[in-house]
Amino acid sequence: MGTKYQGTQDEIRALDTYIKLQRAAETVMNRSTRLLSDHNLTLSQFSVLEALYHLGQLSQVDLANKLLKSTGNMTSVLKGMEKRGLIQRERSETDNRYMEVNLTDDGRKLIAGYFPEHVELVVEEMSALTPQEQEELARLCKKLGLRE
Amino acid sequence: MGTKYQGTQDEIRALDTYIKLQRAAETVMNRSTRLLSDHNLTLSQFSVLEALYHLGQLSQVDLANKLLKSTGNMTSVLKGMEKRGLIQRERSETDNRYMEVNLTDDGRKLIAGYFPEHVELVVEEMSALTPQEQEELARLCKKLGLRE
DNA sequence: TTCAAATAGTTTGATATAAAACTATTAAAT
DNA sequence: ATTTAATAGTTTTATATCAAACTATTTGAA
Repeated sequence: MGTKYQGTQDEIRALDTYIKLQRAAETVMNRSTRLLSDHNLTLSQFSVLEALYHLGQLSQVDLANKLLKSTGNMTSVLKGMEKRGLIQRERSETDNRYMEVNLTDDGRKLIAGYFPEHVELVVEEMSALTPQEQEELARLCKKLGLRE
Repeated sequence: MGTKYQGTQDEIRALDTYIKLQRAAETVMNRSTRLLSDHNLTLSQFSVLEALYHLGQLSQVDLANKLLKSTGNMTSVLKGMEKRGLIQRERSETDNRYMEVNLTDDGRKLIAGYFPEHVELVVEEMSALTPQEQEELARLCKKLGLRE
């Protein structure tokens, strides 16, 4: 106590916005993924399934970049998913460094069944904002993320 | 392919905003915490230090709620921090269920030294937006998170 | 062409994290 | 007052995650 940080107005505003951004993202994420376990899916697994579902075949490095994770993490997550039969991996024929990752039929069926439920939860969360507010939020987030 | 999700306008807007929110929060978080390892701090440890620094003594449950983590996780993180001498824990005298968590002198020194650097990084990240945009983003995030 | 640099992926070791089962303590209800 | 609920914390088990060191492969430059 007594040691509280004395910030300028710029600093106070930035910190306040930063905290609310992180908090909102985390809260909305927690709420919108609360039913994943009903499908025996972790968030990481869902993210991989969704990426492959919408983008088609990807390499492990593609997935790591897309999901902002390390390649070591992808190796680990994909190993579990392959064991469970949700995805399959094979070496690229044109460049032996690459592993091509694809959905299996089971994986595709799982994500196709779950995705509408996911959308419903996201819509429910976002309904706290008007359509115009949602668009403004999207614009501000995009501007923030693009920053160089 | 050909299996792409066909959404209504409401769904498409909500999903787009949701994705940009998550992406922006994650990107800004990754950028603003990139120097933590220079101080031998993990993100969890920093969050605990910061909470205690600004709020004073807290119980483990208080910390878990504040940081949106499980109590089991707090036990684990605090155990490491206590071992390293950044915090100390003792049973409450009025209610034996509670563990009261406090910064040690070392812990206080560490967070007091790092916090200004943290602020600087956050200000740098947020400078992608004008002050007015930051305030609008904060407002929208608050409204989103409050949602019941 | 050959060797150095870059790239893709794996492994290891450490921390983080949640869920669930558990112990201990306190509060509440009858 | 006694039993039941709720609460705080720990432990266990499983997955996630990164950084760093590593192997294998490809690219690029001298």
